[in-house]
Amino acid sequence: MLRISKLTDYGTLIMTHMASAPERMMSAAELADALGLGLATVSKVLKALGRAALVVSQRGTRGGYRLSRPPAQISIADIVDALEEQPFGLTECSANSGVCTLESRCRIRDSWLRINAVVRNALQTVSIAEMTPAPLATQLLEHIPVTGEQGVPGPDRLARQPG
Amino acid sequence: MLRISKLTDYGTLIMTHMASAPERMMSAAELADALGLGLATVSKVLKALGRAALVVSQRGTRGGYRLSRPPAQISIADIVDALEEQPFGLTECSANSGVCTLESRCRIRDSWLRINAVVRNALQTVSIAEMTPAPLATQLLEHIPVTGEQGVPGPDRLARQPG
DNA sequence: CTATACAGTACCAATTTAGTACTTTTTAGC
DNA sequence: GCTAAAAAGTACTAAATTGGTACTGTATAG
Repeated sequence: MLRISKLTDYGTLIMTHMASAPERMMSAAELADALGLGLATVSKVLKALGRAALVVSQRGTRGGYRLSRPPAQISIADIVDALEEQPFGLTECSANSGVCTLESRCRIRDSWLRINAVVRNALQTVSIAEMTPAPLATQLLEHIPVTGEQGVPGPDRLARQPG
Repeated sequence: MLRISKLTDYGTLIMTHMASAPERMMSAAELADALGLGLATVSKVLKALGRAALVVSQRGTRGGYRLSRPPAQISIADIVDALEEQPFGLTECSANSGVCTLESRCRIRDSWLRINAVVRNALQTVSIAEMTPAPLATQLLEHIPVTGEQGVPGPDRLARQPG
């Protein structure tokens, strides 16, 4: 599908949300509530983010999670690496050498490696600081100028049952 | 997984193989044999490539498939578009507006649109001509045995974009 | 007329992904 | 210490997607 998985998508949501208050410690339950996601799902994502050292955890009462470093130093590539299958690669052959039985006959592997590098670089240049929710004024301004913008959602857009 | 599907991968294999002799018409069976893939699978991929007008088909005896235009004018993005789910997008929200119920609250969609554009651009700048396997000598040698072949390939098929 | 080869459809098996439940461990605060 | 909060860990099920194949129909060259 050339899609990131939903869990990775949740990861970016969670991380950008945390980036809006980088010093604060937030519990999984708080994040789940704020983002409209299931607690178990959020926990799963946070655990993986913790393993990748993108967040630090604090157990026990008043515990939770906190970003391990400034939002500007955390890229989308970091989140993808934490939550998607490793190693990075758009094709099996470009990710893992030796798996593909065509390998010896296949001469396009180098090109895939090149493409991967470009894609990865794209993900690496965007930090969650850049993605973090803008201040209110900016948000409003961003919305106004789009004339003829279609699909301004109706009242049902807020309806959400997590899970 | 941030992977292209296997069928898309096969698509690039098939297209680059066909690009090595752009004028020739090749049957699905011939391609399957050359690439070590199942005939039914190759047929499925070729059908999709045909729907996207990347190859043209000829039915009946001595029929087969042929590239619809010079290899230098067919990009990886074209193949991805033909074989992956449409529209292009790394996340559901960035591909289809109105699907995500978080949309109104989600402020990171713009960033994803930006990332998508960069990734797509990366795929668009690589043509199958650039990925095509063999050096000139090999290509010519592969051509000689086929007697009565119509259409002498011009030098333009070797055109490479500066990487 | 017949063999070849694409076109289309439908289907099944395998894999992957998403989500949930439950148990254990840690820790702050009383 | 006791208790409650919250992460860590494990296991499992259900759903969706993907990959591959079979079968029938249609066009065409010789």
